[in-house]
Amino acid sequence: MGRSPCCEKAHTNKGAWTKEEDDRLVAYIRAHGEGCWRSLPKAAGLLRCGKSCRLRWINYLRPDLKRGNFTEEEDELIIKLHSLLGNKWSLIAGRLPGRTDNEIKNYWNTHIRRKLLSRGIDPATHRSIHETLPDVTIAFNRGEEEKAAVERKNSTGEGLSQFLSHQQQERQRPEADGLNLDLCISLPYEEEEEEQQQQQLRRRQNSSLEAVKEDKGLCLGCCLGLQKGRECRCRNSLGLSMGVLDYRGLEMKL
DNA sequence: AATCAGGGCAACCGCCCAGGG
DNA sequence: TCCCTGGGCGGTTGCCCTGAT
Repeated sequence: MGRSPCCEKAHTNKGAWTKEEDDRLVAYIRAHGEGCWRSLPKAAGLLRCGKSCRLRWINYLRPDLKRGNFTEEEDELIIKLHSLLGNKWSLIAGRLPGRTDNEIKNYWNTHIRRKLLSRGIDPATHRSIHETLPDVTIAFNRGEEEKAAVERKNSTGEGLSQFLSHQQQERQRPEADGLNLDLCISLPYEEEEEEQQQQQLRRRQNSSLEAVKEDKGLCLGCCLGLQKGRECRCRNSLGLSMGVLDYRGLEMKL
């Protein structure tokens, strides 16, 4: 028994959007605003699925979108954020004004993956592809290292990318003073086990997000400066007021 | 000039989750 | 508490363009 379709597919257009459809959608949203995507197509006179309208608006028609090539700085920021967040494209997109999750996802798959591979880095793990170390999951506890990073950020006012860079460098240096890591060494896995591990990882990531939220009353989304979006579920409507990134409890698969 | 292969990207699909009744 | 709905997300598909042969 499947889920009921989001719309009546028999009477909807598919494929590329025409100029006229774009114009209708833009005109409707300008007049009525976003929201209620299911009823929007009918109200706007479009033979499209509501989800299709939403996607078209978010990924292509929104006026605040930045078109054009990614800069080198954006590349590096995407790589750093991906190393911390994994395939959380919407979270990554939240740190890149004018870029969409879909755009970043495509850009990652077509450009950055290749770029990392050419540098000898595995894009999935952000480790050297020549390393033959076992699969290691590292959980970062509240340690002096974290406090130091936070203090450094406060005192120097360094931006996110520098801060993340510091964090990453610190974590890639196991001998760093005061580093407090929980290490879980995975056994060699079969395909089924791999799936179970993935599920466990997803659960841990979710609970880590909850941990952050409970700890500070802020969600990870807000910690990253994202008030809008799915990951922002915190109680604090002034999410940006917290000037410190807090990755405590955030796990990272290296 | 025609054909083929590969890359880039817009769009779709299926699933998940929060919120409301 | 359960069920349904809407919104959102990540993964995948397929079309189009470009360069090579």
